[in-house]
Amino acid sequence: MRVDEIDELLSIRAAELYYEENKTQDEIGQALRLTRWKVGRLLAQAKQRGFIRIEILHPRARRLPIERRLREERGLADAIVVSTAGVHSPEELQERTAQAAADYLTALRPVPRTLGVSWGRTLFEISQHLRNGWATGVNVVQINGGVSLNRRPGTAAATAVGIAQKGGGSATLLPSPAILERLETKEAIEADRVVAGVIELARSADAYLFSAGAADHSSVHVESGYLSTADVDLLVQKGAVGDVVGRYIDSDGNIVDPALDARTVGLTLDELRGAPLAIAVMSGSTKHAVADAVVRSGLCTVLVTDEATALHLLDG
Amino acid sequence: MRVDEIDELLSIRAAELYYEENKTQDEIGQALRLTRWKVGRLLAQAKQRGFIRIEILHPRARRLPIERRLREERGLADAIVVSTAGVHSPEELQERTAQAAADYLTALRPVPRTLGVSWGRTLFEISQHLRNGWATGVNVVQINGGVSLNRRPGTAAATAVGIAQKGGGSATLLPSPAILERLETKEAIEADRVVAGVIELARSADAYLFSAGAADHSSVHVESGYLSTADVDLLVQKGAVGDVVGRYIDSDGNIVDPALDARTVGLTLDELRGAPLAIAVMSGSTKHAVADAVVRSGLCTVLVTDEATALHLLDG
DNA sequence: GCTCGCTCTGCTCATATGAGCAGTGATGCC
DNA sequence: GGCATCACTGCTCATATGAGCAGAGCGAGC
Repeated sequence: MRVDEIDELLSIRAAELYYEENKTQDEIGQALRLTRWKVGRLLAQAKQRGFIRIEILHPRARRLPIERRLREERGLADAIVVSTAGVHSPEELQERTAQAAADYLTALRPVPRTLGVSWGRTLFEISQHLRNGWATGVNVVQINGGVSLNRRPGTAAATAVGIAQKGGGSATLLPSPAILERLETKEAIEADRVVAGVIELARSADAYLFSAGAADHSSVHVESGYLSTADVDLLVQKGAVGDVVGRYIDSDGNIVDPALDARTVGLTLDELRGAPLAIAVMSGSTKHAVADAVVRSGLCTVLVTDEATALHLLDG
Repeated sequence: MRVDEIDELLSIRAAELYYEENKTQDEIGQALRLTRWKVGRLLAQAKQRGFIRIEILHPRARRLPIERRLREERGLADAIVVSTAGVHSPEELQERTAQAAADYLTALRPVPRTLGVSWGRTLFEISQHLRNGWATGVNVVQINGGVSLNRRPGTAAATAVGIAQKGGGSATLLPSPAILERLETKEAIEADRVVAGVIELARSADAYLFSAGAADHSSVHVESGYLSTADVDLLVQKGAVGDVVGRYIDSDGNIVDPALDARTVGLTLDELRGAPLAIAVMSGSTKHAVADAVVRSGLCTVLVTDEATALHLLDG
């Protein structure tokens, strides 16, 4: 038995006594016939070699070292990473992430006077996790079109209104479909005084809060009837990994289909990229690819996500 | 938000900074605007409420608190429980347990002069994990019959011989089948001078080392041809949960089929129960029921097992 | 409205732990 | 064989942490 093998075993024995039996290093020293300094060094070694895993088991637990890596290695202004420890379903993950986003918004300083928001399942859940009085006097403005065409009408509006009401402010809705069938209609809608005014207000927002959708058949665009499953398949063929504020991007963050993009109402991606504070909230394995594109192409300054997605961004 | 809810969240934030960022309690106090004593109390609370999980990730890691519970709540003289953290296959679990048994034997004081052993997959693996010179002059004697009939001939012998050779001693084999077809044959064999002498030696052993088999078709008795799958099914119907030294017992540790037992060669269970040192080694979910019967009915004084089996014994 | 008792807070003091440092023994190199 | 090097050991000292305690704040009960 080699010496470092003996030391490895001793460090495990020491760790058992230290962490499971709450003995002092001195007591362990007596038990294993070592000096307390040797015990201290064995424990340090065990930690350093990764034999000791400390996990914080709580729905609200975050992974600060991963957040730091995201800031440092991906140049984000801030990152919130929720722990996946003990998560059993994608819904639970989504909820944790939405809760973390709500917490982040609530703690945000300075409080934004005008907050631009997108809509979708994630945004709706964030709105539900915000507490009454999370802010005082936050005005919310929709940054992309989204009057639902068929199913679940009004969730887009309910999201914006919910965030605004709980924040003691009012919501300004963008009264337009997400994607128009004809370019002329889209241009006409954008020329409309009310719509133009809302978009202008959206451009002036202090902060943006949005999610991204995966490019697959479960997309809200399919569910809402703006795109058919065939449309999505075509986009995927062209390299789409997902959409941000209704605009489909490839893995480099470039618009996949400029013609489709021209028929999409709302803030452009470059306007989003120019924002001083753009908070992207994405979780779940289906969003790994979009999340990567969003972060790489600088679409957000702040990322709220789960541990697995974060590690995907960092380690590929 | 209730006060204890705020405290819960604060304790999670504190735990993140303490365990993941290696901040001192004082630094955390400054960051969260708390006194360092409050931080200390929050951390203690987080531990106490079970939000902090510390795991030792190593094949040789043991679970000392569970071992203690087994000693105290099940009256065992000693218990060795290996961690299941990071185990991916039943084979790996079996290996860890065998390794632990080998370690236990090596560290055993006083060193037994005569060691009685059973045979089977577990025992064979233990023999392989023992190091040359694990003891000096240990004589090994088989405590139950087991000349394999068809497959893998000689593993029973190889086990005993291996343990003896590595321990600087010699092995005494029990030259008899495990189970005889007729009672008369069994009695004749036991009357044989050599066989009687081996059994007498087995009775005088200082310590016994044995495993138990589950009562299912994968049993070594089926594999070796002593029992048919139909025999096993019948035993299960009569309440058998497994076998110890070839003798099938129910969940209370009683012999299931006295007629079969009478045809089984080797130490009786009561002889085993009377031993001052009887080390049972069992691991894997298939052995939960037998392990329970063995421990409850006092067949062993020392138990070597895995975490999951141990928890099954303790919490049902 | 007052008092009793309880919990929680911020402290002092004792203890446990980590950083750094000089001596020691082993190892390899000439 | 002698010497330089280096990892490792056991220490001193500074710091971090936990135990225990007095006082403050708060609520229940009279």
